[in-house]
Amino acid sequence: MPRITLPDGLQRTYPEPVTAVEVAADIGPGLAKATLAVEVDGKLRDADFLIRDDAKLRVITERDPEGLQIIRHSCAHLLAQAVKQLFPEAQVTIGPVVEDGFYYDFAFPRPFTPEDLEAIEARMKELARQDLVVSHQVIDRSRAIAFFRSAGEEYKARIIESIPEAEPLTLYSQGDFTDLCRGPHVPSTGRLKAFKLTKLAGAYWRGDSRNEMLQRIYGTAWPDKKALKEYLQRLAEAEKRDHRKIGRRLGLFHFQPEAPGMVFWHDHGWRVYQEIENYIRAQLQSRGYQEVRTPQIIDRSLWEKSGHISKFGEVMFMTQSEEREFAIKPMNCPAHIQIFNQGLKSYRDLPLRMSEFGSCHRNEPSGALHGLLRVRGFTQDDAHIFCTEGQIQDEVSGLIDLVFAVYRDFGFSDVQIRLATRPENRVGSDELWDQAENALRATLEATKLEWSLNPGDGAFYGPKIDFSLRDSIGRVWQLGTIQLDFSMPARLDASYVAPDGSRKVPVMIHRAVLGSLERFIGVLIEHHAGALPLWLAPLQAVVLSLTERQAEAASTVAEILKNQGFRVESDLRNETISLKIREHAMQRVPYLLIVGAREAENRTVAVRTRSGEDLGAMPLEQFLSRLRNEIACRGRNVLEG
RNA sequence: GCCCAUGUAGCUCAGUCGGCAGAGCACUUCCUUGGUAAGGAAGAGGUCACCGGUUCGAUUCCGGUUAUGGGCUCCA
Repeated sequence: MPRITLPDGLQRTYPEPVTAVEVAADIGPGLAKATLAVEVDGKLRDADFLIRDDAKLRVITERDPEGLQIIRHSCAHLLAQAVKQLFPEAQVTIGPVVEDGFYYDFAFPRPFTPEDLEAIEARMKELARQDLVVSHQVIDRSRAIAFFRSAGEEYKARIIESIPEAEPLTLYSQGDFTDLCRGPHVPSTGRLKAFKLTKLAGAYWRGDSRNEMLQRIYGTAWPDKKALKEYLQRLAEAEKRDHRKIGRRLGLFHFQPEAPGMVFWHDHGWRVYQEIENYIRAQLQSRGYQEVRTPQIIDRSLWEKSGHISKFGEVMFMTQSEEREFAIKPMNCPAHIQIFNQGLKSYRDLPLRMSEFGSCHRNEPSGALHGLLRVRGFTQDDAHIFCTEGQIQDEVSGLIDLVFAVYRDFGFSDVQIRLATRPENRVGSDELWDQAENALRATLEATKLEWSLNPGDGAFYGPKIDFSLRDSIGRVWQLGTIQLDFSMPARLDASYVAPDGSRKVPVMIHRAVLGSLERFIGVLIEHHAGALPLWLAPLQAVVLSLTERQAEAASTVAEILKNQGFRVESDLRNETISLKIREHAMQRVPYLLIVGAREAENRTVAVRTRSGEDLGAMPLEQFLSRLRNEIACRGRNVLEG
C-alpha cells in the first residue's frame, strides 16, 4: 500500500505497487505525457519506476533542469545508436552530458567526416521520428561483460570491469541498440525534438594523453526548437565578440607565424594596455607595494634550485650562451626572492609587498594557443608578499579587497571564488599544506563571501584562491589568484631576523589580480564587444569637420581636448559626414564631435555617441566636464553599447 | 604534444572535375563641399601559406612542414 507524497504535500495511496508514470497520469494526463523521468525519495529514476513502498515523488519534465540533462543524455544514446547503424564496426565508449549539450566518444578505424556527421544527424532524426520505446533492465556483471565482449564492444567491457562490484548495472535499449547506462532516460526517442550535432574532435580514451585517441562527436540538445535556435543565436553572438576579430578590425594587435603565441601590439591596443597598467600601478601605490623589474633570462641553476625545472621544465624556453644554459623566465617569483635576499631583512620589514609587471614566457603546447587568451609571451600583474605566518590572514583579506575593488572598476560585479587545495604533484610536507590550506579557509570564512572548494587544483608549491568573473554574455573567466607558498622561500634561502634574534623563513604569497594583461584585455574586448569604456578607449573622441571650410575649427577643438589630456583625433577628410560617422562608430570611438558652420560660429560641438545617440550641440567646456565625470566613474556605472 | 579541419588581394570570401586567378569592402587618383551609420567614377593590387612529389603543365592531386581554427591533454 504505497503512500506517495507529491512536492505540494498532497498524498495519494495505492492498494498495490504502481509505476511513477501511472501516478503522474492520475494527477493529469498532460503531466503523464510530459513526464521524462521522476525523482523518488531524492533519486532520479525512469518514468516506469515501480514504487512499492511509501515514497516522495517528483515528476521531472523538460522544464526542470534535470529534465534537460536527461534529454541531452538520451540524445547521446540516440547519437550512438545512429552511429552503430551507419557504421557497425564503430565501438561505443562513453557519452555524457556537458554544458549546453552532450558528446559521445567512438573508436573507429577512420576519421568521421563532416558528411558523416550530416548522415548521422539525419539518422538520429529518423530514429526520433520512429519514437522507439526506451527500456531498461538490471543485469549481472559477468553477463554484462560477456554481452559487450560478444558484441565486439571491447571498450564497454573495460568500462564495466572498472565499475565497483557492488554497483548494480543497467542496460538501456531502444530498437536495435543497447548501452550500459546509469540512467534515467526519456521514455521514448520521440521525446528528443531539438538537437544538432555541432563538432568533431579527437579525445583520449579515459582522458589520458598516453592512451589512444578516440573520435568525439559533440551535439547540443534542447527541450524545443525555439530553445535550440536561441542557443545557436547565442553562439553567433559570442562569435561576433571574438577578440581576435575585433582586435584586427580595430587595429589593436596582431599575431603572425614567425612569433606564435606572442602579441604584436599596435598603437591603439598598446594604449589600452598602458591605461590598464597605469591604473593597476596607482592601485598598488596606494596599498603599500614597491614595484621592481627583474631579468628576462636567468641561469638554469636558479630554476633548478627553485624547483621550476623539475615541475614544469617542459614549458620553459631555454637558451644558451658561452656554454651556460639560461631559462627565459616563466614566472617572477624566484627573481623577487633574489631582491628580497639583498641585505638583511628584519621582521620590521614585513609584510614586504613586491610587485612587477612581469614579462614571462612559457612554451605552451602549440594546440593550446588561442588569441590573447592563451599566449606564450605575456605580462602578469604579479606581486609577491613576504610576511610572517601571523600576517597571512590580514594580507589575504587585503588582497581579496583589492581584487574586488579592481574588478568593480572594470565593470565586473559577478565574481566567483574558489579555494584550490593540494595537487598530486607538489612540493612541501603534508603538515605545511594543512597549515596553508587552513589559513586560506579561515580568511575566506572571515570575509563572509561565498566561495567553493576546488580540490586538487592548487599550485605545486601551495594552495590558492582563484577568482573568476562572469562577462556580459554569461561566460566565466578565471583571472585573479592568491597563492600561499611555504616552500620556495626556504628553497631559495630567504630569511628575516625575528624579534628574538633568530632567523626565520618568511611565508610568500603569490598573487595576480588581472592574471595576464594580454588575457585580461582579450576578456575585456569580448565583454564589451570592442566598445571599451571611455577611460580605456584607445581613442576617446574624434572631431569631424563637416566640410573643408571647418577644417581649422575642428583641428582647434581637437587640440584643446588633447591638451586637456584626452585621446582625441580630428578627421578632416573630404568625405561626407555620414561616412565619417559610420567609420568612427564602427571603430567604437565613444564620442564623435561634429563641427559644421553653426558649431564653428557658436564655438560649440555637436556630440554623438558611438551607439547613435545624438546629444546635440554643446559648448566645449560642457563636453569636457562630461568626459571628466565619465572617466572618474571608470566601469562602475553604465556599460554603454 | 595528439585528433580533425582550414590557409586564395590589406579584410571577408568565391573559384579552378589539372590549362595565364575573381567579387565586395579597403587602398590610390579624379569629380562631388555634402548636417548625423556607405556620394560618384576610374585605377592599382595576388609566387593561390611554405617545401617536395606526380604530370607536357599543379593554386587545384599526393606527401611533408608551418600557422590558424575546433576539440583532447596541459594551463605551474
